[in-house]
Amino acid sequence: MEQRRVPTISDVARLAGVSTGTVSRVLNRRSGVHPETRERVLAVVERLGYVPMAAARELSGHTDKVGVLVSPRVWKYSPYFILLYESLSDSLWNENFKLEEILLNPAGQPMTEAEGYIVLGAHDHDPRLEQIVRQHPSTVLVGVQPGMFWVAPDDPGGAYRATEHLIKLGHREIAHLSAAGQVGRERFEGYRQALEDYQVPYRPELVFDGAFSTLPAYRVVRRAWEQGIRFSGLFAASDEMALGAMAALEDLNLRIPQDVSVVGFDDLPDLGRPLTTVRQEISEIAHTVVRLLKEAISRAPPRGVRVPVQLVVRDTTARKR
Amino acid sequence: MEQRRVPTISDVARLAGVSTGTVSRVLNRRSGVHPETRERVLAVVERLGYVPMAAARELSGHTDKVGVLVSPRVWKYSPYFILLYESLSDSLWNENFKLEEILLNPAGQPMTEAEGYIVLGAHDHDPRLEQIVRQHPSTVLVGVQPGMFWVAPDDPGGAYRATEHLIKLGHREIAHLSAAGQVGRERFEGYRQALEDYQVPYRPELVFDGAFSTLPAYRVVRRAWEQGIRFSGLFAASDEMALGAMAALEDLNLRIPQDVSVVGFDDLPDLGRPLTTVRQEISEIAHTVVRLLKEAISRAPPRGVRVPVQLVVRDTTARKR
DNA sequence: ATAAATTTTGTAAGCGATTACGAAAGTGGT
DNA sequence: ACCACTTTCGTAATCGCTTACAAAATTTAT
Repeated sequence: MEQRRVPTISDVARLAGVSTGTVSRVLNRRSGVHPETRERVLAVVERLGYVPMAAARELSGHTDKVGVLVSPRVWKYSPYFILLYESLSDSLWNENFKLEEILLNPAGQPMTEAEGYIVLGAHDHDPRLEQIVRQHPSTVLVGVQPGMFWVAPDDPGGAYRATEHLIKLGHREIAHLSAAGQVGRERFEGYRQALEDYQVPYRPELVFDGAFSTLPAYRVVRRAWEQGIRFSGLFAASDEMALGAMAALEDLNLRIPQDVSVVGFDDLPDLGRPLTTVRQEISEIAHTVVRLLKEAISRAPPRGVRVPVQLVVRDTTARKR
Repeated sequence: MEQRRVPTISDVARLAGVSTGTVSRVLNRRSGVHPETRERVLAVVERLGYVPMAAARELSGHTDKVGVLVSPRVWKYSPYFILLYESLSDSLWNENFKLEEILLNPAGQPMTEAEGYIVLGAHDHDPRLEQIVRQHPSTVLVGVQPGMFWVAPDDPGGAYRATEHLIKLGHREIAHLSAAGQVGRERFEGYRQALEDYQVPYRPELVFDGAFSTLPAYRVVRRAWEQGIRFSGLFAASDEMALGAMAALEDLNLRIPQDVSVVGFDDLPDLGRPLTTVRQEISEIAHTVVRLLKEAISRAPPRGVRVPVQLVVRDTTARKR
């Protein structure tokens, strides 16, 4: 097991025939380096596979850490956040940031200084979270949060298009699986708006609380149906709830999409069934977050961005018969 | 917003009237420091709230990072891992380790060097995981893994006692919610063994696969009952499955514990119901992991430890009527 | 061609810890 | 007292990188 020495900045400097200062300037994209030298240095960097040592950089007053704050509860809410986290990890890496995860657990490690922060699941009103946000202007939240930097999918728009899709397939009794919180509310609004625009009567008894998870969705749907509540289309505000609903319908000997059409939201992978759903381009959300983070670090005025969303029609919706 | 300078090792040295070398020796628990000086230094450290800067330590060739490897899938399997992770975070911190989380995602950040590694959800046969384990002798797995350092709860014992509890309450038709994998198998074995020891006949049709999650547990239990399969006791190999099962029984108009007694496993907090269950002392598991990690780092021969587990009787079990 | 202004590069001083080395202080035996 | 050990502690080099400053090279103006 040979142990080759990891190349340092001086190795690069020596091989490129320049000083360490110059190499550093190239690496940090500072101005005042002759294009030719820059090329030469980058070539050596490439050849050696040189990666600057984070500890040394930090010690000499250069941070590129960004903290990702996430409350433990958010993790278990949905696979969605896990995917987002992974995607964020990649995007940050591409932009030469180093991700540092920070769980908002009670007695955890104290916060290390970072250049910026990203907060997942901003709807949580964790006091620690609020404090961090107050102290650090360069913070980007995922979720709508006026007056700050935030990024959110186009929840109302997606919900609107999901509902519209069902309406255009001829459905008029369209149930909705909703849930508490910001996101749930916005998706509900999209649903409501679509009904209104297409003059389909809104019926409150067709809106259920599925708590963003499978079992509650299953139970509420099954119970409703058993109580005689009928619908030929169902728009669930998350894929997981759609999964629960479909299980319920299946257990009621209903066929999807022949008897009931189902639309989800998120487009999670590995769902085990080609679900018609509203696709969130998670990588684009992550990318946008990082873009805003850079703005935030450079002290630009805060703004929010809605990331577009897209209806993906698959096998769980059909024209009403 | 005043910005006080963070104290450095020289501040401590100056105030304690010693040299930086001595402070460093105290902090790293090296021998050759007079007890009195040690006290004096520690007092100053306390007073200033001094925390050594990780980057500087690392630069001067001292790592105390330990990587916690966890595949994203593990996270969503169960809140159990989230709790374990948090507890691990605390234990490591107490032992002056710095936790560095590493998600085993496809294109993630390359592994930074760490002193040791902890692997959560060892039953996963992730190739990347195996490679890491091979390269790093100082790795502790959570889960049984002969030939290595591992820590696991006493799954068979806990399952045994859970089943025994039901038997002693007079139940003889005891269903079991199991699941695939190492853990599921061990808990099943405990169940089986208890039946055998107490001469309660084992009936395969009373063993269901609940996939360690609520909805599958709900469906399999409900369907079984509707098909006429009867039992007065149920031992679920996880609290989450117990939750699903109880929801099913409730929807079948059965009362717990009057009609069916239910025992879970894990003792998760905030379950919304005082469930009789097998309590895993998660903090003790975490603590044990860190202890073994230190052994591993000092190149001791690998060994495994079973952490004891304890039956907690609450409101979901009662004597058979 | 020369001076001045500008661009590019090198030099070296930190950043905050660790640790090898040797000096100082303490111990004990004679 | 004096010498030989030990124990305890201070000094200073070192880790890899950034950056202020100065020096060198190049361009522009006269």
